[in-house]
Amino acid sequence: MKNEANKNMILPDIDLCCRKLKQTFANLTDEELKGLLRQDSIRHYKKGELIYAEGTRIKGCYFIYSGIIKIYQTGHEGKEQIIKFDQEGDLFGFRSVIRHEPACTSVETHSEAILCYIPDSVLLNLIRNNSGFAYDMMQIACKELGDSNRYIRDIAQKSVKERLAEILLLIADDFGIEHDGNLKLNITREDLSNFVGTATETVIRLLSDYKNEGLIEIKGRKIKLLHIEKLKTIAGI
Amino acid sequence: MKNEANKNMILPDIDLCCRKLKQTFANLTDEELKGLLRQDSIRHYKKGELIYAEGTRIKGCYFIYSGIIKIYQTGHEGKEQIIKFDQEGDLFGFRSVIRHEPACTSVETHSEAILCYIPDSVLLNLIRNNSGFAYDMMQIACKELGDSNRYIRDIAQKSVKERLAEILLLIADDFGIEHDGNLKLNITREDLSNFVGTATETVIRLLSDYKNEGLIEIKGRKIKLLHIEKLKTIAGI
DNA sequence: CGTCAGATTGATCTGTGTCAAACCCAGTGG
DNA sequence: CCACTGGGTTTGACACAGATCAATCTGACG
Repeated sequence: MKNEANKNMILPDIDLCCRKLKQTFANLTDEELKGLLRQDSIRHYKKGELIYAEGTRIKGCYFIYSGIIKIYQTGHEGKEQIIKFDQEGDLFGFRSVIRHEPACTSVETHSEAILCYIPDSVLLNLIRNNSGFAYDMMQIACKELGDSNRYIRDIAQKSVKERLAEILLLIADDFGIEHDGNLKLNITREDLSNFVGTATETVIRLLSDYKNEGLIEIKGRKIKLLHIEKLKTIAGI
Repeated sequence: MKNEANKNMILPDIDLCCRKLKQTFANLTDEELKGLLRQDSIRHYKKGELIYAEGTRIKGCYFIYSGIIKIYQTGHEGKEQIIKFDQEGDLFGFRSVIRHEPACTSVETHSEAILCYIPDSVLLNLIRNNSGFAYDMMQIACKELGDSNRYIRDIAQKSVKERLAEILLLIADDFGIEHDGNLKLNITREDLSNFVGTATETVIRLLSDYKNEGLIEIKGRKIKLLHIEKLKTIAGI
């Protein structure tokens, strides 16, 4: 934990960021990529920092150089609904920029993170002047759209037990697993319940059910999926 | 009903379609708009016709010249989850085209409708070559993204009673009300429940609750909202 | 050690789903 | 003109998933 923190404290230079950006925006030249970045817009964030809050106006979006961020909405009596986790290589906040609307979600770091800030003018200019970039952005937006639609159906129709299985699989997919088989994403029961859209106690009970059925293994926050196939069946995939 | 049907049977010519398209894509010249359309891609659909089904590959998207269409996903034991209704001036199906993926939703006409088919090559070309169009498309995609996020939070956290109120208000907003005050959108209890994401019987009971509380008036499928403010309070808006 | 956030377990309570039966009404055909 | 049909609607009875509340436990960290 300690040395990881240190590693992240060292901010990458623009060239390094460009290299990562290039993986996300294959259609841009090195020149154009550099146009997106400035050294002083690269910044380190501590774990749990709020990047921006729902309802505020943001004047730019963020590219994740490293770390994991949590995107959520606050509903009903302050309970948060997690929409998704984003990681290295992902871009977030562009929706509000493009729509010229206040943010419809809050974002905070879920781990330490290094983010590159991209001002609205720069983003919008590039969309207007570079059709390849506009195309890449369309891809990103449309991918999110598909994910959202699926999410809506699932949350509306599946039981909590099914959804939890699905989310565990999704986490395994998106963030991978350690050498020892545990999910890489370190997440509290509360966050997990906010992601699934249920009560914390319910998640705990269901995880324990899974454990008893031999589907997963739990040691504290470490979760190992033992029987992917059966989990998929439960999730209805 | 009769003459309305007749009116719709007469297909509009390209110029008429262009005029409607122009309201949706303000950034295109008349030339470019015409490039999107061909007379033989304008077609009339009967009420309840399937445009395309989830999982199939579609080679183009659709612009709604007139009528209302229903976008839904089939989950769990065939129960459908309605994602949204689209109407005159809306574009649908572009997600799959842009992502080069099979459709993630099914679409069918909810009323008689006239749709203009826009082949993938035409759409993609325009995105690549016309930054104004790409910008308009980004706007559309990002608007849908915001709607989806809100929907996810609501469906996950609000009670059915709250959601039903919200959806009634949304329907009033999107489709308007008749002179006599009834919602313009004619919808069965079943569709309404699939939209809210609940059982038909539950919707019926809740509507009847609202009626008893003096919030709405019902005569068969005609629903009149009597007390918008109170409904908003219930919906939590 | 003491503290505190997070995890767990148990005991209720209740909103909704499910099943079954009846009803309403418009359209069809004899 | 009336019986018949079938889709949509309504009502009632009942069961259960999951929320809520309360109490206890755990483990990391100062």
